[in-house]
Amino acid sequence: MAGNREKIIEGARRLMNREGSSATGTTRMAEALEISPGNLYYHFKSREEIVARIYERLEATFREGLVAGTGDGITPERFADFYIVAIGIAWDYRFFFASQTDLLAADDALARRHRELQAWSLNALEEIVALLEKQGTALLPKARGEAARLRKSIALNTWLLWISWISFVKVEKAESDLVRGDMARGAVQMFDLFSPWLDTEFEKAARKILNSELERMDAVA
Amino acid sequence: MAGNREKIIEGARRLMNREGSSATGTTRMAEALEISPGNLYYHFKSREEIVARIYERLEATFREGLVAGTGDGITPERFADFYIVAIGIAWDYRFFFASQTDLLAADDALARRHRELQAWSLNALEEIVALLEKQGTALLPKARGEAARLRKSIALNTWLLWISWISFVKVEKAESDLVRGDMARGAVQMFDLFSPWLDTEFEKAARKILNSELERMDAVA
DNA sequence: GTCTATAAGCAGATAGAC
DNA sequence: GTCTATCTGCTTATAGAC
Repeated sequence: MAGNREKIIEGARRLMNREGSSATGTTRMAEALEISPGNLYYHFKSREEIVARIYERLEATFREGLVAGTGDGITPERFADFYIVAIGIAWDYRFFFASQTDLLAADDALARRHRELQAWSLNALEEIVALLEKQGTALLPKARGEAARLRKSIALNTWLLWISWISFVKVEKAESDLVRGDMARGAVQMFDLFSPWLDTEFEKAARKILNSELERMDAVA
Repeated sequence: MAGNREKIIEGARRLMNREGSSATGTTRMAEALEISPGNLYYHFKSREEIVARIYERLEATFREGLVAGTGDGITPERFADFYIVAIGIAWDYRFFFASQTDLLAADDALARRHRELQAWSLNALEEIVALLEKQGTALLPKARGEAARLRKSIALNTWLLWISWISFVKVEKAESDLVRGDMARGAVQMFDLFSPWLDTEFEKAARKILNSELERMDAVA
């Protein structure tokens, strides 16, 4: 009853992560999954649709990770978790970040969808900064308009680091294979972007949690 | 005597910028240049080679722009010029930044080459920061090891912003066409990354020059 | 629900005429 | 130096058997 649908989505994601989106045709997917190309097209009307279904998971995980559990204010644990979630997604869907432009150019609906996610995310990140200010754990310069400008800048830079980290590491490690641990520096780099404005105690606590989480992840993967 | 060689390199760059690398096959190149596919293969042994020749220009322009004219110290003019050069390249070779990973995955020699450029560039950027410190126009926190860490961080963030800006703007402007003016915000975003550590007078002067240069560029293009 | 077989199209690249 | 014509190999996707 379940059929191969789930297996295909998950297998395609894995394969594209390993070999890159453009190197992963429907034939190779079917081959790697040990099913026939025909079977693949029974479950999905096109390759595009497979990518779209994978993207939906990326999007859902990301939105959830950015929104959940900030109602009672942001603890150092919660703050560190933002970065953990972010780099987890960048790793789990690295094929997408590596081929963003081509994937979006090939599918208008996907492009619109990602455009909305980007806009939404920049807002959400700004709100997180604002929330940290409100609860006194972040202090931005109060000069006229400066705080608002800086909030936007932190949000945008965090986003840009997030989307580019995979490309950067792939260049750096051209010959050897990427491992999950390569993401850790990216998380720290994103964290560092914000840390100058954080309350010292809060910053210390959050960094400690982030570092131990990253080590834990590395040990598992 | 000159033949079509130059015309092909320049035409391929233009076409790939407009339609994206993966959408620009050798057939389409020949068509757009109004020459035959055969002629194209007389001048270049493969599509890869065309891309490699284009990349060489990107690389040369970039290295030159990052190194030239710092012997007598860095003036606000020279400092602003770094960003002008950087975004000029990001614009002129935007096809490369948009499809980096796929292009490098398809050509090992190119991947190695770009890997060296990335490493070299991070060093060069660090040196620029150090130079600004030495001449007293940048002030980084002196706490043990902090300055070195921050120099590296500024260099890396600047690089990451540079390589990701095009992807970001392409998502934002999904339906309409990109224009050169879309790059201006990227330059400012990169500049902002460094500005908190700059001497106030120097920062003001450099920002003013940067802004007027960006306006000038926009008016021309 | 899964298979085999294959169509249709486009890519990169080459041979050989002019 | 440039052309026409063409080959090979790949891709996405479909038709129809089981």
